[in-house]
Amino acid sequence: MARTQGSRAEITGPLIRDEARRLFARQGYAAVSMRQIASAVGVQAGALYAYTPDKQALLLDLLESHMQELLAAWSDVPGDPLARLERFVRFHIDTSLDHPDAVFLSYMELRSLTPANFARIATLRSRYEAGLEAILRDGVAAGLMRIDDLKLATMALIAMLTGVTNWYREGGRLDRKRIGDIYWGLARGAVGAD
Amino acid sequence: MARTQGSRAEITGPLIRDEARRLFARQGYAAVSMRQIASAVGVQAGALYAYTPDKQALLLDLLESHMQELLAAWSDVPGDPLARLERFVRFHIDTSLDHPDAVFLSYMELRSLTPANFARIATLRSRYEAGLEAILRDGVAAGLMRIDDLKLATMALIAMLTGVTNWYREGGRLDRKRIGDIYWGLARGAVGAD
DNA sequence: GTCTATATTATGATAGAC
DNA sequence: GTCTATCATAATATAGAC
Repeated sequence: MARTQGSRAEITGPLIRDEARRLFARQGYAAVSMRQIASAVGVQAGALYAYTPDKQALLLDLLESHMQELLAAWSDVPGDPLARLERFVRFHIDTSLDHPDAVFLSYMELRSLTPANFARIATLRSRYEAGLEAILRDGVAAGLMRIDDLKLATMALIAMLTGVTNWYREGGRLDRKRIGDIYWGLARGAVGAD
Repeated sequence: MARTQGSRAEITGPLIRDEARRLFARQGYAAVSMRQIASAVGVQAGALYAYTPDKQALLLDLLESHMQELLAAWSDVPGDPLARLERFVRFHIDTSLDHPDAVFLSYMELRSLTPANFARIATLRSRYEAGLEAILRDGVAAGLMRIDDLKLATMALIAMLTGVTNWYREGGRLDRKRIGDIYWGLARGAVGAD
């Protein structure tokens, strides 16, 4: 690692984010040192501070940009609540398989944020969860779903779906389409839509 | 904090475990210092080493004893697979509400274990998960459940149920019985038993 | 069993040269 | 933009007194 001079600004910034995301996801924010990130990128530790004011800002940036992308990529559509739920489930699974580290981080490292930063991410997360809750509410109203408690069902579904990041490994037993099918089956049943 | 002399061996040991569990669950293993644990207990940092050889052993002890208690407390019974699943769901929820920090830790801090220690806990966890998987298998064989993939359904259910530790707060909107009812409804539906 | 004191190592972050 | 060098602080763990 660690070249000896030379500027590569265009690629170093993204690389820092990539390696930090990967390391934070594997070892946890607190267990990863700035030197470790720098080494993975191939620069010295001091160089990181040209891109981030401090370690906490780096974590916030990773979580916030992920949540923003998530919210930008997701758009509900009018129509059958069951079709909307299926779209949500497949979207969430696809996102989790495309960006496992980012999803895992956003789920696990909220506690490593300062209170102010936590509040920002929690707001974005609530907005995302509200999207699912709206679908469930409409499903119940239309008589297509049976749900005892909207809030709890929302969190249970999110936890179930996000759990895919705990075991999924590239090139495993199941392909992406199949995983989406299976989770859709579980989710559909959970909301009483069978 | 921090008395100045005096032996209280009978209570210090359990206190260390209690405070370590609480702090590890809130902040994460790597983010908690031995000094912080000592301060919460009311002793100096050096005193901790009369009870644990090092920090890693303290984490291992917490996770291993929790998993052992979990396995000791759970016992499947012969009979209707649906009734067995309901017992499992309520057992898991009750345990998660009784020992939220221990359950949370066992779910989140596996990555903070050394490889050898990780293997020990993973073995215990697999045994617990196998208990659920057996119920699902019998349910499918009896034609009482519809499940696409046994392994995946097992992990999805565990993730969903364990998620209760993410939001549950003592004295909240829902009482324990009600939470168990709601999760049982979700689980029953997820396995196609409606 | 607990304290005080300390050895050793690692950390986040900054300063100044190139 | 990156490096080297370093400051200041905090970490785990140990030694020896009581």
